[in-house]
Amino acid sequence: MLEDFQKVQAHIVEKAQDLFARFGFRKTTMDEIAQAARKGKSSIYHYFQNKEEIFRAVVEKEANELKKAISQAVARETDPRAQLRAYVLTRMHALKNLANLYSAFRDDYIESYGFIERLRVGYDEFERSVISRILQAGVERGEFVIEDVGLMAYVIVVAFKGLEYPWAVAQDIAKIEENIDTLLHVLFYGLLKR
Amino acid sequence: MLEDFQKVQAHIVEKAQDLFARFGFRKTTMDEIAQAARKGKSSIYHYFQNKEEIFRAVVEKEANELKKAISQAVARETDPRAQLRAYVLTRMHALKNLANLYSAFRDDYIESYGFIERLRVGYDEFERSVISRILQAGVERGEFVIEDVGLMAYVIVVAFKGLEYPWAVAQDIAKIEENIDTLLHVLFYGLLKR
DNA sequence: GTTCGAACAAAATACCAATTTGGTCTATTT
DNA sequence: AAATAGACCAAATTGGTATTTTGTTCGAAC
Repeated sequence: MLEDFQKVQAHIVEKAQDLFARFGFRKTTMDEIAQAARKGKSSIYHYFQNKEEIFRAVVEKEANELKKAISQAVARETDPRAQLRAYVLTRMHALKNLANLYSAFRDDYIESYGFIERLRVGYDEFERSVISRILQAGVERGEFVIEDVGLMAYVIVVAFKGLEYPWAVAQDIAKIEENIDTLLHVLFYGLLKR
Repeated sequence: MLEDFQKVQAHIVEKAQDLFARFGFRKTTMDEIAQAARKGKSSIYHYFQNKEEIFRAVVEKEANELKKAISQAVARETDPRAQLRAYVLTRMHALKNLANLYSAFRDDYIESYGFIERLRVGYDEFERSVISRILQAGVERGEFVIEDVGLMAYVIVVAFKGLEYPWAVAQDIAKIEENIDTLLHVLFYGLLKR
């Protein structure tokens, strides 16, 4: 029964997700994954081709969860400014809980897996399209003034992505949100007197 | 003669700077430094206490060069907007030529040296004070509207610092400057219609 | 279709001898 | 006195080897 096959796969992915998050990709052994999933080690190979494919499934799962969280948070707002804020905050909060995705995008060793680059490119495109849509909506509502929406979206994505690491290690959530709001304020209003 | 002592020190630092930049701190040996400086290895210890102190001198030299370059570029402008632009561009160009400072701030191994953290803290303060002064001047000229100059300076420094790495590996200078100008534009004017 | 256990090659780890490196010290030279 | 050279040393690194672990395969069993 095909459904059962996918259920077992999902179960293995779930267990592997915890282990990878805790020990990292390299330090987690197939034996540990098998035991956590209550299977024999070689049974795992019935469901996944190799260790890398399991990691791929885990990372794709997390990427989809992040995309979903962002899409839902943005859809919950109608004002483009509130949408931008929702994007930044949701992204920041969610990434803290998606350890494997975060490490996949930062770890030089894991980066050597070809699918990570493809995943990253796809994910970057997703973010740019989210921001582009928000910016475009702002322009159409006559609220934003932007010459090149695509370029602006790219720059904003890069700028916020660049802040991930300082925020990832920071402990003070209130301080981070204060920084975010300061940055969003200058993003909306600029420095120049109106 | 004290002046000669410092001249030899400076000469050693100069040679070490090239070697460290080329081979990295760990891979560069004291023998190589001595040979490049045309001294015996043990003579080097007459001028510097150990390898770390040489590296410290190299990194401090580079930090001072960067500070000088930024200060001069900013002083060459009077308009706060032009000053901000000068800061960003100068910083970006200069860092590419200061390999040791760049690696000192990024390399986990080197980071374990206590003086690097002190140097970084001192350098961060320098940058924040440069930006604060520029912002404050803009406020006093009635051009900028900022509630908390210190906080804004902090956020701007962090935001631009976060973009270092993508720019450090990028090849296309024109593209980078386009991104910088787009970001500066939104920094000055904001997204909202005026 | 699913699982298990044995087997295997590659990778990782542990161990050890040899070499290199950073640093010290004394005697010599300038 | 300042600067240098060379011998020396402990710690670190390197390279080689033996051992163990790991990811994977395969055929048999359920």
